[in-house]
Amino acid sequence: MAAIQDLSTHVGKEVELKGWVHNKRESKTLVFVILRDGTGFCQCIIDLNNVGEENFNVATSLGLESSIVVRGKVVADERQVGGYEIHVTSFDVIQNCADYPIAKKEHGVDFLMDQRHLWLRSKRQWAIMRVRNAVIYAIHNFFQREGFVQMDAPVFTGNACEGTTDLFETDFYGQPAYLTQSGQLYGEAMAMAMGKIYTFGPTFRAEKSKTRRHLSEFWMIEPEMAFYDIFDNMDLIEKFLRSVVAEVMEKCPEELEILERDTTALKKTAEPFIRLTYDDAVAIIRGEKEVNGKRTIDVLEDDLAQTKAQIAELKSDIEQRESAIAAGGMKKGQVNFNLNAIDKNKNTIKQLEEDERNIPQWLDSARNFTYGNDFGGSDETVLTRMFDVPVMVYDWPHQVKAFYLKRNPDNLNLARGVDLLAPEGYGEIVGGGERETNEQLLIEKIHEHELPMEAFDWYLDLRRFGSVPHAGFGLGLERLIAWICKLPHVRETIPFPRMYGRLKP
RNA sequence: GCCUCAUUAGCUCAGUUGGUUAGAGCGACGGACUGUUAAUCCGCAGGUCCCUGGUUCGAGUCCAGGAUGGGGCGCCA
Repeated sequence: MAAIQDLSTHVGKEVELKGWVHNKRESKTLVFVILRDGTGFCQCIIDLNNVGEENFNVATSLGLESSIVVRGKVVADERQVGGYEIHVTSFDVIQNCADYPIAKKEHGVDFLMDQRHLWLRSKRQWAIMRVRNAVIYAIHNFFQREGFVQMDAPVFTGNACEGTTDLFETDFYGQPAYLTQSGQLYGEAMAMAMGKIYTFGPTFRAEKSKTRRHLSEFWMIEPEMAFYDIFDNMDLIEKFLRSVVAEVMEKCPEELEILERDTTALKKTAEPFIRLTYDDAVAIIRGEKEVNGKRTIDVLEDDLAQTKAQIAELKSDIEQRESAIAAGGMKKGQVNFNLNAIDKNKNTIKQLEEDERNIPQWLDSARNFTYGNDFGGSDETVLTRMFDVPVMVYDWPHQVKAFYLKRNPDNLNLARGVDLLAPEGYGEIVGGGERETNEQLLIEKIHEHELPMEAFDWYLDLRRFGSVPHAGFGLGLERLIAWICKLPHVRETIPFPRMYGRLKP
């Protein structure tokens, strides 16, 4: 049995492939089956003259996603996806199935999410899952190469480590326990034992967020390093992200092509990232400070004008097609083609109209940004819109950041947190910082956040016994994948997303 | 929790100021076609217009409430 991804080593030879009928077309004496076996896609040609009438009729009857075994000769053909096709000499049907729910056309998101267990078989989803795998592998590669020790933080925790977010409550032998929202505090403990560690595990947030970048269950990678300060931390974030993106580009060119990902922005990660203090970032967001001669407000107003122009253009395109169809004399195929184009344009218009509604709000919120606030999603979009490489913002007002972040010794109003914002509107994919080592300040902060002190006694021990400067960060796996693949929503980056309103399948 | 947009055939969508028996394409099914890659042709089947109530001679269309979903805000990775 051969794998589709290895066909190049079998050209001219007879192979056996086992897989599923991904697509099928037929003519009088030929059936074209696009077979997928999990490693790739390959066209198999079943010729009436080679397999006989009885078998040929079976081939004709195959429904989409039927499982089959085919045997035949590998022929190189540049026209084909993957570059090879199989001239079938014989085949067996494992199961011939009918009425596969996902048709060969565009579907809506809701329908596809209901069919997620089947949707994973389609080409785009296949490509995304392969990228996900490559990202995960690249992350491990990087940290293992750099001498980090992987650790698993507990999923059940007795307390909220940041206090502010909603947690999923469970019953742990009669006492309330929460699903973890971060393994970081445990990571700090482990870093004091191992030097450099990273966690890689699921994380849960019960935020009722209905946005393109939120999941209730997602995977987070949290390195923690002893003897690192905020600047060492930023150096590591930059090196880490650069390495992961480069490795994924190297390993998944085919997948990124299926996703029609323009890799320009990914290649840009080879260049130095932008580092801004919160103060500078705020000045840019408000439009008080220019970047390359431009203010955010100009850029956004341009975007808005462009969006409006695009909508107008699409609308006139629809009108033209509609009147062309109404005029008559068009072949049925042409009519279909135009109707499809109209549908597609209408969908694009819907999305653009959302932007049209949102951009003025963003503009407004950017203009009126109050110093001292945390960035909202729109502020991130506005800021990153100004650059084409990732942006790291550090030294935040300590009130808006987590209790465990170290204060800037030169300005106690600032905490040494750092957020990394991905380009192309993807916003925050990394959040981290240097940790507070001053026990007294930590205790004050725990009170300030109204967290239960007794839950943190072990954490405070870390400051009592061999306390050292240390830092770390958390990376949202799904957000990183969404950006690398340039997907509109994180829900496509995880096999079975758990989000507000979605527990099935 | 708030704002906003949507819900019509298996799927994607039309449906005019409220007016007879609600349409198209795709898919499915039946047939035609020697190489296709969602663009060939003929035929056929397919509907609780999200739910409840209201206005009206008459509601897919208007109003109110609700449900579900998309997106945004808040919050975050």
